[in-house]
Amino acid sequence: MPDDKPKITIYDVAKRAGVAISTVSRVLNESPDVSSETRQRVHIAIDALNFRPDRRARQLAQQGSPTLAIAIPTLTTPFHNSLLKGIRVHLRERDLDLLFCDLGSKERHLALVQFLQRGAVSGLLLVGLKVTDEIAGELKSMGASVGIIGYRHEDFDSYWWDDVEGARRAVTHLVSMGHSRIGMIRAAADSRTQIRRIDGYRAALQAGGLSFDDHLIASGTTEKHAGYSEESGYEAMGKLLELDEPVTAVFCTSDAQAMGAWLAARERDIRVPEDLALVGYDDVKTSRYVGLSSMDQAMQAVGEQAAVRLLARMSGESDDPPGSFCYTPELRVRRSSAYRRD
Amino acid sequence: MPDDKPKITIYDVAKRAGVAISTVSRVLNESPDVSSETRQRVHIAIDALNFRPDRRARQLAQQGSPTLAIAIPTLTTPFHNSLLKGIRVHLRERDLDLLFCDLGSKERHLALVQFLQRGAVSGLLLVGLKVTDEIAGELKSMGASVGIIGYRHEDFDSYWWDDVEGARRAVTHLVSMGHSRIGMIRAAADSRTQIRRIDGYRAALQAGGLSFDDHLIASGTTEKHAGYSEESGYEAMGKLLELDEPVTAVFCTSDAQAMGAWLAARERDIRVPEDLALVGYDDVKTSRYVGLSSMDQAMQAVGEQAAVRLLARMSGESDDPPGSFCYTPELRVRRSSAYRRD
DNA sequence: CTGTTAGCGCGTTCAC
DNA sequence: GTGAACGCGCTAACAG
Repeated sequence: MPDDKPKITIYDVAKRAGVAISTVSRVLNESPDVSSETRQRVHIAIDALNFRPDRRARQLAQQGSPTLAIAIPTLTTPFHNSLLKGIRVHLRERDLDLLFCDLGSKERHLALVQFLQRGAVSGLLLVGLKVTDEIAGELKSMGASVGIIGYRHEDFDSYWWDDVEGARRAVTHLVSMGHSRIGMIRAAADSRTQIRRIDGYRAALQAGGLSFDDHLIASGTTEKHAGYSEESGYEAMGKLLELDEPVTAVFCTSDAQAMGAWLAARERDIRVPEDLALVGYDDVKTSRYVGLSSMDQAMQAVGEQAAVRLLARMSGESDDPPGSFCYTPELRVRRSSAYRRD
Repeated sequence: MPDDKPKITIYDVAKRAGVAISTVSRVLNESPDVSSETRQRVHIAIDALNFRPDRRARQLAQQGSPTLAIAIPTLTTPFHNSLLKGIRVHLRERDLDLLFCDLGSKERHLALVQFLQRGAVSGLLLVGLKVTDEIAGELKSMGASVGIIGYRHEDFDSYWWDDVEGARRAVTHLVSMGHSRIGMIRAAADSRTQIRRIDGYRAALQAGGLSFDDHLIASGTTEKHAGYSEESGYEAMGKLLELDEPVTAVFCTSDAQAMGAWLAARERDIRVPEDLALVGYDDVKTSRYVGLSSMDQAMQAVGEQAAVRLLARMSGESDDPPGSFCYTPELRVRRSSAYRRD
């Protein structure tokens, strides 16, 4: 089934057009040093033979291999969609290829190393991976330009979020509303992100003169979306509402959790936001609760920025020292009816 | 910043290990025809020089290029995540690369052709793209194996969903519950999928002796997620509830729409499912309504199956005639409390 | 077992 | 303006 087609090359085109391969090459690369007449002939031959230059041979020949790779863990959050979207825009303009590096859910470091060992990529976008010294070394040893998303590292361009500050802003808002029993719904896993959000939560409480209480932090048990799912929020909220002294406000570490929490509250005839203040994270969908600004949009912007910078480095246009770009989630308070625009 | 590092090749390794390049190549390809002693030396040299074989040169030399590409439109539905997840599993096992082909939101056909023109990919997974004769021709003209997801085509392996039947099952259920005013929430765009779901809706109504009424079909105006968003469902439900004779049951073409519809109903103090029966599509999250089985899970399964078949074709292991694989959404009725497992 | 050599498909100096 | 020859980094027959 495969390889029954005698791959056509520039030689075939050259022969058919009655020129040399170099001429064909020039036409392909839009060199001005070709008479428009010959150019015509070549184009005709190309169309007739349905010739397509081989991307690999091409990249091999022209030293600067414009191959960009993106490494993403299997843990697929919805944000990756937006991220990809942002990146792809700039790739299309430059006829660049995007190679996918699959970091499994476990043993990601190993997977990455294996991928890198498989050969030259001139640019790499690392998403949501802790960059250990080992990884950093490997990264530098290959000649590629690197961009890191969702983690901070001195030696590479990195794009990250100030989760401490984001959480602090959210909880501070709840404090300023006069709440004194402020709970938090977290994901079960102890990710850096998670810990930082807890730090922000704690900081805001203390700044407001409230004491930090472990019992007010709850999480669900489902592993879907790494604990950031609606189900998880629902389950966690149930726990917070069964406390002797129930919470009156809750900071959730994802928008989906907030949705689940809202459901759990409604099932108990607790009204949101009248009886219960809810703050979501990542996205602001409705007026059901106060939310932190859309990470979704932010991700797309990050993708674009990262792509642009990486491309500049790859092409040698830029030689800036590694930059650190931080996005701090903004607090957005909605009081209008559901889905109404600002 | 780039190219200050004199790319090390097998020649360097060979020299350092005191062997010929072919020997290095053999070690790289795990050929048994190498004495373990030389193998050692080569490995040491490789490590010392931190040598990485160039994937492109490699692919160029070995005729069969193990490069798989996936073409996905920018229109990012959440399902693509699951799809990718399913595909990636099998790629990792075989050390295969996944190339991204970015089909913009518009002019996708052109984008695809341009991508294919850029050179050899031995396998292509086409997602959510209408395969015109032009495309089909282009696809065949290149030697690659092809898999089509979300569209049906005679000449290629295709994986699709029976949306007519899915919708029919959903609405039939509502009919059997005794409802006579059954509305439908659709996406605004006239996609094939959308039309089929409407067909199923209509078929079920007629089979139940109910008349089809245009006014009972509503959609939102937001373009987010191509009209399948929560916002869209919310907006559409508002319209259905403002009818002179409001609906008592609604079939939604996405789970998110159903969620939005549910919110709209609750805002008007209409209880679900007591006063209003709601059927979602694609995913079954909660007991808020009856739902059709998870497309999310299905997508992952489809991804796996498509990958396996494609890989078999690529490697020449399989030469089956093109297959057509259909997934029919199942109706799942949930009566238990939110998030309880079956 | 290991070294030599000829390509893979294309870009790129050079002479013509 | 155009053509021949060499090289990119590696694999795959061949010899030895």
